[in-house]
Amino acid sequence: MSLQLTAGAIQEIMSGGNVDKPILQVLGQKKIAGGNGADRYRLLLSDGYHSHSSAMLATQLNSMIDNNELEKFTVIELQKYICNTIQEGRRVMILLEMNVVSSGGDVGATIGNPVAYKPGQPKTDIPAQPAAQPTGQPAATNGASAPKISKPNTPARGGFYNKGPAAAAAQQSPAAPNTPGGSAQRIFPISHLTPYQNRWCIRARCTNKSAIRTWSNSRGEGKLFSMNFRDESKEIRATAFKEEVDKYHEMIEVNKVYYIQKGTLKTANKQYSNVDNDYEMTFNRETIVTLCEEETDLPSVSFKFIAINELGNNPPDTIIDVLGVCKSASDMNVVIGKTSQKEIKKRDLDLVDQSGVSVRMTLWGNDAENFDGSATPVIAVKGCKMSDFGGRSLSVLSSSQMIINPDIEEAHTLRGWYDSVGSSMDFDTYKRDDSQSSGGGHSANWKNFSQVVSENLGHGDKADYFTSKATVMFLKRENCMYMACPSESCNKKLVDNNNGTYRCEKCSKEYDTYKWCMILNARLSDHTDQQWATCFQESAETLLGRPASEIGAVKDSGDETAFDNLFQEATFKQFIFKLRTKMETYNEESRLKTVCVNVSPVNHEEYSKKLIEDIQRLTTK
DNA sequence: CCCCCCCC
Repeated sequence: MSLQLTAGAIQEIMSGGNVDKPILQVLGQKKIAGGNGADRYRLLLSDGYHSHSSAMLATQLNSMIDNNELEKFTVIELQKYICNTIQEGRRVMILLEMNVVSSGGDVGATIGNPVAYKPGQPKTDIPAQPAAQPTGQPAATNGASAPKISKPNTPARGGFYNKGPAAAAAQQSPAAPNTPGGSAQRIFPISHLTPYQNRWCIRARCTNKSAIRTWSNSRGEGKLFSMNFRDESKEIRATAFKEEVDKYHEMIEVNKVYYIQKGTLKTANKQYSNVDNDYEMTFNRETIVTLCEEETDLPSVSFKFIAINELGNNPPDTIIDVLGVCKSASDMNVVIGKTSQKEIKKRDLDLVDQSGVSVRMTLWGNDAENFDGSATPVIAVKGCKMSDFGGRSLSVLSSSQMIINPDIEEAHTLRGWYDSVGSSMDFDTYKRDDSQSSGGGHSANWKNFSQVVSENLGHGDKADYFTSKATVMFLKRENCMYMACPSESCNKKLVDNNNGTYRCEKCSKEYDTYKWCMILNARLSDHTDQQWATCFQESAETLLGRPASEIGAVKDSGDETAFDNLFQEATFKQFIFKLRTKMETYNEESRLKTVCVNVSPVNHEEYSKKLIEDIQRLTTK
């Protein structure tokens, strides 16, 4: 039998291209002192035309060295590899999976006349290499069998490698003309991923994987699951839909490390996760995920625990991490969903920590069914939803990761505290926040302007009302006044007949007088953010400190300086604003519209009382 | 392309 090396493969790979399953010859190996006890091997490879010494054997293939499978002259078929660019554009191949085509002893000689490949050298046209004749036992052993005979003696890793980077990318390269060469890319830190380029390969640990969930809405239906991946630089959330669910849900396991290429990146919606990344990834049909079996120092699951007494200082309807002892758990019970009318299993846990506060956390479905709280376990939840029901309460989502008795330092500390002290303590509980929800619609619902944004006020079905203390920064005086119908309750804008009379379309009447009305846009500011608000008549009059008629009279006088001064004098004053905010859509364009419902001067005594209450609430919880 | 996570 004859052995044909993939001539030109080394040049192609080293210049950033991709070659699917090249046949190469091992011409040498060198052991490199490994950092953490793991030996690393560097192979001298040849394609018969070029040789290349910067090929690192993935450590999971070290057994091939130990078993003398990669002796000099061995011919291999390289199934999976990646190509990392290190400084000054130098590329290093990492050999992830290979088959021995013919053993070194069987081949017994260098095939072709390989010369050392020099990076950056101009590409040469490489003639097909003449086949070499193995010098070992000729037909007897090799002749009858297919070239890919010898299976490396490595741990089973079957399904994970069914479509590694090289193979998959090779199939794609014709369809991806903008990414010539496909997969031979260096490892990117997750922090460098952006939607603006697609040629990257990350190596990251899966730190969370959700269950499969189905959806059905007006835009269609399907199934999906989401994952988190983490490397030294950052974490990123990734979602797989439909076919990619079938492809990856079983394959991807929490805590394992993967090479990932060619995901779609888009801006993350922070509302739905607490992963610290502006982007998130969607797996598409070109995405390539390959298990990395090498030892890595990649960080594993990390939490940003919020102490239970601090939950109240964080905005509701956000995703957070929490750690607590399950002091008690209800039996599982079944409720009927309001909209779905389906039975839903739920179980409420009482979670406590060293802060001396307890909070209710609800488990749903299988989580509720399978939970056993009899041993008062420590529970860590990454990505649970916090709402303001009952002050604060938590809900474990299907995308949350709940770990019972996690092996992390905080959990051990908490366990020790609970067993010695906590188990006999009384805990404070969150209570319905009266400033937000009691009373007949005159409740304050104090928010600062950054909370208006972070809590997504105005994005729900109903308008949100909130109260803020703020300073008037700017009043837009252009078009802030209009001539309105003089009748008592009608504020309709009049049509000027230009003959000294005015018509009200609403009252179907002509008038020879009008009254001035105001719609005044104001830019407000507090210590956290700015907020535009529309102020109608009474609010505008309060801000400007005079009746609209008086302002209109100045306008009528034609004294523009005097008119400007009225607005100038009104800026930089503080008021208590009651505001209403709602997303409104005109011509398919949505924008948040915030209207001033009421303005009042700051009553400093009352406002101080509120501040004192805030402080007390913060310090006693 | 989801982003619902239900109940009190």
